[in-house]
Amino acid sequence: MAWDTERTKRLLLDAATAEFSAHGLAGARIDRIAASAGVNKERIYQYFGKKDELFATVLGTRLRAMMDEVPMTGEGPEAAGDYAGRLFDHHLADTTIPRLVFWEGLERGAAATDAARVAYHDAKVQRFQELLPGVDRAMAGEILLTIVTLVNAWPVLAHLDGYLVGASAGRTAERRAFIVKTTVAIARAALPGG
Amino acid sequence: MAWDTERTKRLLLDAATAEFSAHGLAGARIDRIAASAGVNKERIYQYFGKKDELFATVLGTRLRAMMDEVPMTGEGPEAAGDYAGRLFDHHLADTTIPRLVFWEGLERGAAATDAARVAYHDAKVQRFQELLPGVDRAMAGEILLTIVTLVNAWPVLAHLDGYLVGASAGRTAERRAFIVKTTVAIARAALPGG
DNA sequence: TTCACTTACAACTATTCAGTTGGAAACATC
DNA sequence: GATGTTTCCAACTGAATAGTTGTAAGTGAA
Repeated sequence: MAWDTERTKRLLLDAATAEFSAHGLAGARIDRIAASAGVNKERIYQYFGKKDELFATVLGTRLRAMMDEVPMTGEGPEAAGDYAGRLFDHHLADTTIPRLVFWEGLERGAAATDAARVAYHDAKVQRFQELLPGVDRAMAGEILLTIVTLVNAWPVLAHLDGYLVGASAGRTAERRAFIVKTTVAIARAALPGG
Repeated sequence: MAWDTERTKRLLLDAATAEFSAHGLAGARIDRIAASAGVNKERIYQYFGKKDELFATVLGTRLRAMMDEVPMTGEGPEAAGDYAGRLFDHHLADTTIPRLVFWEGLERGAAATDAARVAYHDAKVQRFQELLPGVDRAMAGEILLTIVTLVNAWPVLAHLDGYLVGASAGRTAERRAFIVKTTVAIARAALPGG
């Protein structure tokens, strides 16, 4: 039998991503990750180190992967709204990132200042600022944080939505439209002379 | 020695609140709750049942308490903004509720349809609707969800804020002002003829 | 005082879980 | 094909950890 180290690593990382997304750091089970990947758990310790190191690897890998999946295009408030909508769609189709982001906030608190992470978010804010000419960096970050908060929280707070608005056909599309509309309004108000 | 059942229950509930807020359901330790309360852990099972039942009790108790602590007063978009601001202040001073709400969303998913809980949120939406005459229930819920999302996510996603906007003196006040302003704008736009 | 009930705790059980070890099979290189 | 290295797993270890039990002591009512 031929060894395929990369495949083994990928299997483990994928399984770990699913496990951490579902249960967080404390709730995740190393045995479950290994079983789900069909690989002996000893491999995890060889390739990724301890549990929390694996968690950090998972989060970093995922965020870096998302970088290109939802690009910012166009210009003006409508472009900002369009970006919010596409981000909403992405996080709805795959709730991994929203869940990991909130797990991180809750379990790890102020995340370690990872250089790659800082650069990633910085580039994102800069690009967003280009979307809204005349808006300063702080306000661009403020608006972006608002968008990110709303679209990431949606899959996580589905139960609250059920309580406050109630389940209905097309509820998701409704929420999406509201977030897009709100984003456009916020962006417009932030523009010079808005 | 005279038994003081209520005091014992309160000690346990307070300790459990702190523990669950800090570590969530999976991360919380029954032994730690008992030790922190200075009470034998067997009492927990007698008074509150299993771990997840205790969690539900903690969350319900806290939410009900908050109802009175941050009342909705006045009328119109400014009143909505004022409510958002006071909610922000409350959750900033005590991050218990934001954390518990997100723990619930992540760990328990769609929460059990607790009758008291349904009634609580229903009353909240109804009261909010009175704040904005002419706005229907669905839109009132939509706006309320947006407010609740933004003010609850703030203490949990502090690390993201650091990445996107950056730490600075008065950053918190800045974010608060932005959320209040946004809330007023959203509420105004939702009013008939807005 | 007696009896039924409640409060409380120390000690226990049975299980789960992160992390390790020893060794076997596959591979690479000379 | 001999030698050293890498991949892999079954089985193990030791530490928690949720939940229980046995018992003693306090309470209240007859």
